[in-house]
Amino acid sequence: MERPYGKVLDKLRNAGLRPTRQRLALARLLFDAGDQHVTAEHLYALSKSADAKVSLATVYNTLHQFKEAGLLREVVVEPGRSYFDTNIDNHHHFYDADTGELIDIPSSHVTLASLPTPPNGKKVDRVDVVVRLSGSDG
Amino acid sequence: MERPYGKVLDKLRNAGLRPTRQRLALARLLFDAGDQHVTAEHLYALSKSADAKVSLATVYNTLHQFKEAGLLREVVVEPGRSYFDTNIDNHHHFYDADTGELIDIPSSHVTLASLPTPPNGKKVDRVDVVVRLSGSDG
DNA sequence: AAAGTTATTGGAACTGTTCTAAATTATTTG
DNA sequence: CAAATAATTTAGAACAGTTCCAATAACTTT
Repeated sequence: MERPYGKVLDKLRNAGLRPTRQRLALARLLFDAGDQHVTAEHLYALSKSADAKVSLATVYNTLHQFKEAGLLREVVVEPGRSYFDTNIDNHHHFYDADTGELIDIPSSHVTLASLPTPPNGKKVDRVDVVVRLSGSDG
Repeated sequence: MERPYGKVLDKLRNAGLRPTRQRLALARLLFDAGDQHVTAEHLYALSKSADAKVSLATVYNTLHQFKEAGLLREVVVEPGRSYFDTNIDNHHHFYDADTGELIDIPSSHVTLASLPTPPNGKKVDRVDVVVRLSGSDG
């Protein structure tokens, strides 16, 4: 690869985020590996394996900045842990509580009709469908 | 009211839970007030207001036991906080992140067709739909 | 009412996350 | 391109919500 940072560099620039060493490293880990769901601790571990010197605080900061910038989506399926999803298209999730694994469901695979109208002065921001799985025996 | 504990007493008995003072008090707070969504801290505060001497640890234990027994449903919409829902019918939720408020949506108001088949040896345990709200301006 | 079992409790411990203030790095300006 | 300015990073402390623990108390059975 000629410009290993090219793609993510543009991503950061477009998002108005300074392309610092840490952000570039994290962005590469996040976006150069196909759709994935990571927790902060997981990404922190990934960055260690990749010898990118990034502190845990920066991992948290960066995840939130990326989320603010629309580069990531936060998925909450379990108390006490947040997943960040590099797939920002409109879609849904299988969640396997046994393994903690999240699996994307393309939005086209879920037909959702006739939502009720939201209360008073509120508008619908997003609809999250989580299909919870269990072992076929349990 | 002649037998103020009658209803919840049966509930606990049917669930195979000993009707202790604490469980009765919490059950009354939970089930004698219509459908509601409470956090552990919220229920703890409620029990204080009601002069029921119940420790925070017991509130947590009890919420989980009630959930295990199928008397409550846990709803996760926000990292770091669990809601417990006294409505155990199949239904969904509006979630207003600004206020932290959860509002039930009867399952009949959400038409959900054509779910994808779950992976390998897994079966669908439950489908949760969360409609996230924001102020009509934002 | 004694024995056996189950529940409750305060407080310590733990997990995931956020905060803070100092040090570093990127950008802008002269 | 060096100095000034602004934004970012960092280690570690602090925090919130929750779970764990071992001692005490309360139920249930005999």
